[in-house]
Amino acid sequence: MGSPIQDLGRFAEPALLILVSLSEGPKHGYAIMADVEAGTGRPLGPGTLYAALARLEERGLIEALAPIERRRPYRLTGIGATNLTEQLKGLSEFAGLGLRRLRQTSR
Amino acid sequence: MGSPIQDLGRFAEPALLILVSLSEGPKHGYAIMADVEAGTGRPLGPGTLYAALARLEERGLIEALAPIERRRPYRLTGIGATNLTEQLKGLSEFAGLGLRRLRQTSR
DNA sequence: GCGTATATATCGGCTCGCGATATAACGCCG
DNA sequence: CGGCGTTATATCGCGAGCCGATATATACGC
Repeated sequence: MGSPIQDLGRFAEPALLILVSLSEGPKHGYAIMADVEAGTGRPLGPGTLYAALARLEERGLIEALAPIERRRPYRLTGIGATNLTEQLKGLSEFAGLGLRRLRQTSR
Repeated sequence: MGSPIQDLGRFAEPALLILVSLSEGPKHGYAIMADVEAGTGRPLGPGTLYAALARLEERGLIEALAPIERRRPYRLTGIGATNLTEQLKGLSEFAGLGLRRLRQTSR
């Protein structure tokens, strides 16, 4: 994914990690697991992963593609992509706000 | 806080909302509640709020100040500020990555 | 054939979110 | 001064979700 990010507590929703991983293109569960762990340093166990995938599919944010061999790939739906975009815009804005405040307060 | 952000599901940790609210300066619970709701559009009920405050204090990310009247204000600790800074940097990076991917995939 | 990596599925406990409810003090208008 | 809306904190209980552990099975290299 990107450059590894330090883990300090539990401040990032698994569902969001999965959606961003899928924003790169369709992937199956195991690949998402590896991708997220490589990118964020946060291990995403199968319990968390497959439960979250089921929920995301149920809610129409992702959809299953035809299985290839043992792999069950998923991709973002239109709704999922739109939703994710809004979320990330908000998150980015929010993070920027926090960082500005932290800089200001410490000075 | 900032300009309101749309709610689409549940993609933002209450603890993070609280910490960012406190990054502006010390605040008591009710003020945090109002601040977060005004800034993000996400209502933060007392159940969520006070439980999260207790956890954050227990973990040393925030500390209680002397009560003023009925108000029990909190502020970020040094550890809390450092931690929050790292989280927000990571989050910002992460959001940027996702947005770049979304732009690329849709084109 | 044996170990390791790939791949998915499921269960159980524990944390946490969150709405509802309770309590009480304060400010203000009539 | 009596009542009402706002400010302010506390607590309970249900349900959702996380997450480690465990199970199962295939593929590949040695």
